Amino acid sequence: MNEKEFLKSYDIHDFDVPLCTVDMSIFSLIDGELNVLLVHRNEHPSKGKWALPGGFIDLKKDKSTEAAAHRKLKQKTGLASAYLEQVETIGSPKRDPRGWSLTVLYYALVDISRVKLAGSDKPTQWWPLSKVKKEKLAFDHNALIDITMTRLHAKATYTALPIELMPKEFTLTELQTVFEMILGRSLQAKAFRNRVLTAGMVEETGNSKIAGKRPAKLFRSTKADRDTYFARPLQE
Amino acid sequence: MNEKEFLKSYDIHDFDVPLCTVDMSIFSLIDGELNVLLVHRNEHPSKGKWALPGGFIDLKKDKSTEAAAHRKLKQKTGLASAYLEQVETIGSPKRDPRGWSLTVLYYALVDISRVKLAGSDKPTQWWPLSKVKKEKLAFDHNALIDITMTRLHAKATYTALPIELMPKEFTLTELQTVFEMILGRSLQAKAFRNRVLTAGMVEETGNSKIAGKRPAKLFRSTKADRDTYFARPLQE
DNA sequence: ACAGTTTAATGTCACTATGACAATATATAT
DNA sequence: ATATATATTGTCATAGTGACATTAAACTGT
Repeated sequence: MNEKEFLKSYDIHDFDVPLCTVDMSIFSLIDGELNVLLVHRNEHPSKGKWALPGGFIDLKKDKSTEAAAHRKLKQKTGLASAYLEQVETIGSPKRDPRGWSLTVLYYALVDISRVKLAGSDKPTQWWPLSKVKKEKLAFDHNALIDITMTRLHAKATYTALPIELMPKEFTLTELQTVFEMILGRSLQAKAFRNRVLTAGMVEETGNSKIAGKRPAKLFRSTKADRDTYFARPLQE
Repeated sequence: MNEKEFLKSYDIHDFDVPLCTVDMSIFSLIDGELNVLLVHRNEHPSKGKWALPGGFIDLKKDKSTEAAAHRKLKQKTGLASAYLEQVETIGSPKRDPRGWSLTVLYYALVDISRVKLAGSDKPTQWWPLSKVKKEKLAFDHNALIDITMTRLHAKATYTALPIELMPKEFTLTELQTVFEMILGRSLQAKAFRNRVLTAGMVEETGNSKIAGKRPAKLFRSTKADRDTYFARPLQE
């Protein structure tokens, strides 16, 4: 049998294959808190529970796994581009009652001011992370969010990635607060500012903003932030 | 329809699903060079080419994606345990002529002295990395090895992971050489030794070995190496 | 025996990003 | 003006690193 004949006789439906999905943790910053986008499930399985946006790969539309993730992101948030990164692939026979299933987990960081939630049939909603922790989500999605948070935590210790969550202009105190939220501990203002500034990850816009008393200078991302690593990770 | 009825009526064979595999880059150190394990393909597609060990997830045997990887590793090398880590999942309609396919890529670092190559029907062989680069492998496996090397390179700049490639006892000069190979540049002996020693990733065994002139002290891994990160990544 | 050679290991020093914490700047409220 | 709160900067000690010079311990050949 040559290769042509082999391919003709090959039918994937003859085999036992896993369920294969893409799921996404989409994070944004709302009122100073980290939020994640959840979708209410109208169908079995896990009907009535909240879940991460995601679903099956569309073999006709999707040119790659990442393209599938981008499609989901656009579908839910209207964003054609945003920071998006693969976290990990999780597969087991137990995570879905339909059988052996595997999900490629991605996460995205979005600037909430650019998002327009889709008015689809399924309600889509931002959930503060603190609230999500108390909710029993669909499938193993609580665990998926935990895995993503671990990654985000790691990233915040050696890159400026959380900048992706910020609006166009922001103060360094605001940025520091976001880092502190993700890292779960407070940071020294001087150390933090030196770090971000000497790495050239942000630049002054010239504008300022009055939140407290003394006005705070506004900064913007230099777009070097995605690829730039700090010279040293944060201690401890 | 309740959930039970739904699950009963659900048949994955009704849907278009991707081909789903697990592939592995298994690295070892042979005669001072980094080697990767390849398998000669006897069957279509890519018949006659060399490929990374891997294959379909066995829905009956495998309790998780990682378990599938461990099964492949054991099958080929006889090793029940070794350093094993997921790299990335790559999926696209083009990488396999049978259709949309997705592979969960893992890599393993093994101590060659513990390996016993399986005498299966398919010949399995260690390939020096330099030789692999000139060979057209099956599917997109050249690219998969490149992706893995990028990961390994990154890891070597902030962890002591390459220790996993070493035999039970090794000299620091030998270890440094491995790091230099992975990083593709030479390192300062003093800086390297301080780094590894102060981090507590290796300890003296009390023995020594004569490779060149002056005998070199032998060290062993303290097994802290997997989880321990250096205080700083290597510069540049 | 001993000088020369090669590899292993250490000493010294400058540099730099960081943490700690004190000090200063600039607004508002009264 | 004065108190106060928030933003921002100054100063200093610390620690891990790179660079490169130096010492240590074996072997070699004569």
